[in-house]
Amino acid sequence: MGATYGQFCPVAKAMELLDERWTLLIVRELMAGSHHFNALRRGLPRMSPALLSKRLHTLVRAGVVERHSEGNRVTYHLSPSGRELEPIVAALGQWGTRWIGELGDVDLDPHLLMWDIHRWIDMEAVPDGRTVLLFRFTDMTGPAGSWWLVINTDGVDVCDFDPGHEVRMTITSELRTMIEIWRGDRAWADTVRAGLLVLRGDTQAVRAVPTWLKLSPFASTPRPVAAVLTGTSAS
Amino acid sequence: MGATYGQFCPVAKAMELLDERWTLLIVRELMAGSHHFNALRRGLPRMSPALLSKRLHTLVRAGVVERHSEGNRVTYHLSPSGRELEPIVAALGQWGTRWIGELGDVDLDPHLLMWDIHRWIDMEAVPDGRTVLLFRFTDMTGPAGSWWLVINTDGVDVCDFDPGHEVRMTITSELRTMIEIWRGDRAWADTVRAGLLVLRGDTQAVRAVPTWLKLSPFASTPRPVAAVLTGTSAS
DNA sequence: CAGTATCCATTTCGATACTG
DNA sequence: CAGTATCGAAATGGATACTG
Repeated sequence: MGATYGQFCPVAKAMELLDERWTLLIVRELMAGSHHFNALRRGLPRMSPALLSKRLHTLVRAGVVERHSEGNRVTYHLSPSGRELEPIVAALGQWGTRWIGELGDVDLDPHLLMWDIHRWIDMEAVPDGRTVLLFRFTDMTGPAGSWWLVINTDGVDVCDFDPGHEVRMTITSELRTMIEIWRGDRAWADTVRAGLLVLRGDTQAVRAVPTWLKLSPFASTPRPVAAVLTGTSAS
Repeated sequence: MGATYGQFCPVAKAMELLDERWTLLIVRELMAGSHHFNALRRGLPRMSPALLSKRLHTLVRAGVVERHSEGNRVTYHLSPSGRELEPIVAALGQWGTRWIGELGDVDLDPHLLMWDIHRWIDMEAVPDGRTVLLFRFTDMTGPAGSWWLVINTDGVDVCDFDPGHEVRMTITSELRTMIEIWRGDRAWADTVRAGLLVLRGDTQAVRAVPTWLKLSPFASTPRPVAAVLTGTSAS
């Protein structure tokens, strides 16, 4: 656990545990449905495995996370006390959405974006059979510029290589633009109208996209009045 | 600001700012009504002035805190975005109250306790004129063992020396016990009944104490069922 | 899959003293 | 009152490689 504050105040006692770097992001990942070590790693790619391991131990010791091993599969879940952090993490996300709008270039990780998008595809709404989407980020070179989402009835896969199936729709934009849409900083329609994002392919799919390609759970957070991006100026 | 997480997730962006050590405790102090540099220091005694200064600058730059200088008096206040952290800090305090019950010996700071108590005295309920309370912590030696609370119509003062006025009531217990009462881990009546705390003095005052000597704002947080301390066993 | 082990550059921060 | 200056010990944690 982190260093002590030398205070009996419950806020201080809570923060001794929770203000350690990465800790609440692990809770966020557990909330989002990652329960295996390597699934957590995918959602926290900049965290070294040693550090993730250490934080998980700390959280288990603190009673916030429960570790179960079934055979040689290990899973992590929030305990009752961990589940009581969910509204706090949600509130932090809403606060961040409202007040920390500017993203640095280092924040624009295409792999994380695809990983997020894939997690929230509405399987009920997607047409039956296989649906393949191709995302092209015009400002990224090499394998980071093209991503395939392969949606089957049994799940969604993310590929950074051509899986060889027919592509139903191609989504082309700068990476930042697509991230801003995902975050709810921009609306689909406005962005398309402004020419910053192009949907090409199956007309049916193009029209239906916003119904089954969901946005971030924080996207609908109301913004402070002065901070609304327009379709054209993204400053 | 803290190191970047390299994530566009608003929780991560929020935590880049907020998970830096001491940061949310400064917000807590501002919420509690400390607005001057040295008042903040009294609520954060283990923080060096250099670090407090640095954190305040960071918070001002992030737009969470506003700094005003009127003449040579400088004040700090929460901005609109900072005020939106209030429910989050409150939730963290409630979470800490419920789930982080054990206090280490380093957490038992008598000066902080007196500072907290003095802040929440209900001036409306206190009898008119001067009221002086003496707290005696049986397990503390030297000046840390005796504290006077001098309540006038114009405010409350904390002294670690005898101010020389007549004492209306003496409160005697171990420091940990008084802190547990303040935090709401124990009830006044139970603790007195168990002989762990003694109130001596003006009968009127003894009876009225709980009405004007308020407990921590988190004291009334409901505890998880299994974690209730009884009057006698404080494990 | 689920982690450990190691290494060291970097950061952090507590203590103390000092200033306009 | 409201900070700045300085310093060194300690911890943090990122990178990388490796293991059962």
